[in-house]
Amino acid sequence: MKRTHHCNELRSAHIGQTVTLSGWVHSRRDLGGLIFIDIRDREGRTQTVFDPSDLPAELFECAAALRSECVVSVTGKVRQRPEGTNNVKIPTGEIEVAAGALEVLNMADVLPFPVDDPEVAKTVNEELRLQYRYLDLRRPEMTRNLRLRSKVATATRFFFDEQGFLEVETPTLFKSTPEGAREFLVPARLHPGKFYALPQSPQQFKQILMVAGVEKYFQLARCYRDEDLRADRQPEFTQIDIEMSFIEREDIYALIEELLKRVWKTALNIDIPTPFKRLSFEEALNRYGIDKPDTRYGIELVDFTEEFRASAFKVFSGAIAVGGVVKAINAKGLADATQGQIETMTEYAKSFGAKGLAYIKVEKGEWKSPIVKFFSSAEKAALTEKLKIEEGDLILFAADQWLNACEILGKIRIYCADLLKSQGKLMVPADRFDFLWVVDFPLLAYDKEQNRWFSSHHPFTAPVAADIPLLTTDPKKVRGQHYDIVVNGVELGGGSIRIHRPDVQKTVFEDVLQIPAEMVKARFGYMLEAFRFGAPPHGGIALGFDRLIAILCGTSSIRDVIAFPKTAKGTCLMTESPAPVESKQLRDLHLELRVAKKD
RNA sequence: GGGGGUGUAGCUCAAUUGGUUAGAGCGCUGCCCUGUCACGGCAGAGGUUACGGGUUCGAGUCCCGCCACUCCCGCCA
Repeated sequence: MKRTHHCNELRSAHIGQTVTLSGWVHSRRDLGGLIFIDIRDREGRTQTVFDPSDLPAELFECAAALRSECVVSVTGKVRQRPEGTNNVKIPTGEIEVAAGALEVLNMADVLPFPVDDPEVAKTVNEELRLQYRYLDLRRPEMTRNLRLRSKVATATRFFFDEQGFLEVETPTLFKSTPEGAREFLVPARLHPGKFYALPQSPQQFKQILMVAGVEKYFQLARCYRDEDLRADRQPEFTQIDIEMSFIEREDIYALIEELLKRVWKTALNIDIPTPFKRLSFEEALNRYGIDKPDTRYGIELVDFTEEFRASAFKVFSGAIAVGGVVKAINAKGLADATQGQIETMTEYAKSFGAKGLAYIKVEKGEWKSPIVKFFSSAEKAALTEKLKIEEGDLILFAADQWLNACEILGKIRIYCADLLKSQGKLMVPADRFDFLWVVDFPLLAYDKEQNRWFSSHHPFTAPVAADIPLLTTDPKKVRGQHYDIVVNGVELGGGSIRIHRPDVQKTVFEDVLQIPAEMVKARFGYMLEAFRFGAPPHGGIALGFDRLIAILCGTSSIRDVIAFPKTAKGTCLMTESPAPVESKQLRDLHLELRVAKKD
């Protein structure tokens, strides 16, 4: 070993020992006759001192020539710092190493951006950080994220091992099942014209593992989706994938609550209370306008459909007359919103399909609004009572079909909350975590363009048993045994009890989803066949591991918790992937390109 | 595919209404400095204002195009 201790290890107890530290030159303070060099490694940093009075001249010269991020090994004696020169900011601040020998393991060029100053480093352009990711990852903040990720992965594996689960690896060379997300395809050299597909999740394999009698399966599984990226979506990502046999929904809730309890304790030393709250899909939409509500603040949606059914304000009564609803939120303390901010909100609402955004500002005891003149005194009284209107409030309305009205106001609710937070009028403690289960999702949703039903989760989700007869008669009413786990407005994961009877699965594929029988056979035939040979009732869930770590690290972008993430356009700035290939490679794969060459 | 934001020195940012030689801090280079830890002092180098057009006597600034990064919508069974 080129070191005897790491750089966060030496304390006054080590005084007098001869030690060797290895690491990077974190900072260098050359006082002319005396040089201080802080050596940094993964664990921390330690001050070394080069004193010309007890060093050969060439060694001192060598120390003077060092620059930031050179890699060195320093050997010397640990000693107490002189009175009054301790550094209370670092754990090794009581001692220093009086250098007796210096080995320069590698020099470093001048860096494209500083890694030693956290204040500057966190404002550095992400483009540059991604291009020089290895430098970015040297920053203690990033090292901490990697460390926490590893720790949580280990805790997860321990937990599932204790609970009797087997970690089973499933193929990443799978076949295309174009029902869901767009897939990455892999040409099969040995089978001209055929392709593998990278799995968007191990869904089918984990269900087959249940048929195989594994009973309790988990995997930290890499998944791939060729869709557009977001701050919380990467083309390749990791999920904690789980499947169990002979269980019901309650068993999954209890298991995941225990897992998250363990994870929060391990990562943050926080005890989270269980069981988690539960909210039906309908209630989530009604109260928060979204199926993954952030319940750390109020601003809940309130329904005024009955109050405005016969209103003189035709925008509201008209919407209700065609089967719609009127809903409102009270953004407390936002009456001082500028006309520009109201305009921004209106444009925002319109971008989600709203026709407009009615509002009332409550200022100086007056309701300032272009629409309030149409309201009867009874309507005003109802608003005041149900929205608890006070001085300084901003009331915002949506009138539309139920789902639209809820979703528009749900987006505006989040916008208002962000605005209030930025103004310091709404405080959300960083260590608050609101977990909840969202349940009772509709099994199916209707695609107007394609004129057919599609699975709101996936086609393997079991209907609530009592609703099975409705599958062919009234699909809209069928509830699915699906559940989502949500924390602070982030969808952390979702799962379901699966269909385990081949006849029900066949009905869903062919009669409900209208997939032709021969296509079902080609895509899912092996699954239906497997289910004929004794499939246990089973169900599972998958948690987004990257999102989980991002929440624990307090960052909104999963790029911060992935060592080598892709940009929003799916490229890697460090390796410059994706990249063109040689024509021989294409020939081997029986492929011919038809794109115009672009450079 | 669509909408918003950003792009000026190695980094972070300025630059009045379109007007002199595009500035500052940090970093970098040289010199000085024996108790610093954001070391300090003196001096210096460093710019195709992302890129390509256009308008103008004159463009970092206005217009058109284009590229990259980013946020959002669509998309993510």
